Amino acid sequence: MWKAMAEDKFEKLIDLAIRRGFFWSSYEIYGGVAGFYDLGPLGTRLKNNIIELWRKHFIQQHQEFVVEIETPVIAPARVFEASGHLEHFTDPVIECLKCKRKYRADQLVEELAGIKAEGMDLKELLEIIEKKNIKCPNCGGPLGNLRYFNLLFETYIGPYSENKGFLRPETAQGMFVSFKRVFQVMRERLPLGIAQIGKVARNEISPRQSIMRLREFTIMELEFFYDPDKPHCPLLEERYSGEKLRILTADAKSRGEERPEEYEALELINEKIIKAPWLVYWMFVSRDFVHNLGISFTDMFFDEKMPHELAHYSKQTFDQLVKVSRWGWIEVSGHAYRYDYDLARHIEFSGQDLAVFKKFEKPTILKEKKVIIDKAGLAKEFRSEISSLMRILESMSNEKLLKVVESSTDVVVIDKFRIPKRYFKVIEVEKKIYGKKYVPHVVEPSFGAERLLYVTLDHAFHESEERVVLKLPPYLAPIQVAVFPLLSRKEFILKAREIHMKLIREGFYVIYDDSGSIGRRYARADEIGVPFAITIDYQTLKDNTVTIRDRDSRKQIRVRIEDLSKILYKGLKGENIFEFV
RNA sequence: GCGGCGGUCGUCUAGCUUGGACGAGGACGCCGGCCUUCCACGCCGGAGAUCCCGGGUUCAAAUCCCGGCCGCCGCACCA
Repeated sequence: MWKAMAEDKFEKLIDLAIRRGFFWSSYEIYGGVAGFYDLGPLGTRLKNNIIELWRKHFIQQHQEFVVEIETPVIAPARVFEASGHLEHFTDPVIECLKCKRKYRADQLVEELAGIKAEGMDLKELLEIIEKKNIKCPNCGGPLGNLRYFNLLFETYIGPYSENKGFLRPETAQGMFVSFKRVFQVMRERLPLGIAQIGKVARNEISPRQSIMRLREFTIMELEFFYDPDKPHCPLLEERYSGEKLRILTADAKSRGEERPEEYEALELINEKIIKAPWLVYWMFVSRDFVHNLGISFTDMFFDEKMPHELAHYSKQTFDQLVKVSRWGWIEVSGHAYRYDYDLARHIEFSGQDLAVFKKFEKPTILKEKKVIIDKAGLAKEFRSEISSLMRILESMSNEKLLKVVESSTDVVVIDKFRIPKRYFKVIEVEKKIYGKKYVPHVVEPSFGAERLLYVTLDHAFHESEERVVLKLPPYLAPIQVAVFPLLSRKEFILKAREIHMKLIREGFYVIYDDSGSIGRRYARADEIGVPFAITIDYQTLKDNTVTIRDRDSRKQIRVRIEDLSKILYKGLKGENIFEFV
């Protein structure tokens, strides 16, 4: 019964989305292509409003240390070699269930079975591996967990076919690659958050589930950089002390638990349930953001990935799940502790120094023993051989030389040389250290905009008495106000048109409608989630007042036209304008 | 990618088994007009469908057969 209803709801929602213009399959006239969707007029506005709300939560509210940038969709191959995406996304991978080593499944089959395996699908590979009884070449353990990693869209940059490029599968690499520049622009202060909103592409094997799994979609990501020696997050205590997150931990899952439990902010850190305090903080922000899309706390939780499920760059990952009518719990965001993986890899591959220099409050003084060589004495002693001896001595580090000298009594033996110890003197020097270099750690909350669009619609969708009402939070509504003349008579129409234009000039998104009965027009507006409907009636013509109708309660209040904008503005912020009047 | 099921005006659907009277019917929506002081349920009229695409069988295909595309479900996969 429940399931039948739920399926019904999904179908009605998809129908509504197509009919009224939220979204539909792209390239429809050519039969459509799986994984690509157009957003219609309402869908585009709703998505933009969701993005704006994300900006408010993640950037505007943290503007002193979180900034937004924009980087290209196409990147040269080198970037994804460094990021690990090429290695981890392009081939079928199988792992040893015992020692956890990973192998390219096609290479294993070629090497151990002598069968050309390139281009084979998983089923064929698995068949051969089973038939030929291929085991782990390292420990002899059983193989399993065969997976594809082939999500990167390939292209060429310019006219040279060897100049390969890829469409980014996440916006994150743009933030890592340009980290140093942004860090300098932000006057070299940490912590620093770099955010980006943009299109990404993943060549999914088999995208389904409507707009939930796309080959091209919009991602909203924050890469948050901080000093691993100072992982503390003061904002967490300030803002979320005593508040709780619903989490299903990997630990609980391995014990067979299926229900999330509630954890307090400080408990999560003190008990080291979540490895990075800043990750906890952004998960709380994410909880509130998704809540403000109209999703209650009980309809969401964080699901920790099991160790073997972690992406190549992650030390710990939590997916934020939201309950929807058809598919149960679906992921709307990922929260990863990326450690220093990405920056370290870009340092390695680019040869650039992306590390951060941290100045100590006071320079620390380091006492160090240093070997002083009596070069003039050595020259006299060794005469013609002095140049080759000096070359050897200069190639040795201070530590190594110190060790040899200190362990010798009278004669220091280096290579073929026997050097009297008196030519070496060990002195103690003081070295001032002004600071140190380190690679920041990164935590990353990452949201899929189209999934948020879907869950927002799913939770807003209500039916009563055979009519559909999209109970979107007013501040998300694509159309904010509807203006209706009660009757389609000239004097009503003229007045309604006048108010319509006035509201447009004042910045609202407004529709005007005079066709059909008034009830039909209310219903049409309810269906696309217009929160407020203004009706021009007989009394309007007498005293310049109009009614404002509330979408959810259908209640009306009467206000003066001159106060209309002010009241609507309040209503759109989410204040209840129907109570106090 | 594999298997099952499906694809008819904008939407939902009738017809398909047993090929022909289908010039593809209906409802909702849309457009125009009339009537009307408040929640799609007053009346009249109109537009709107190469029956997903391609090929085949046949005198004749929405209907039967083959292939493709897309969707749903299951398996596999899933930053």
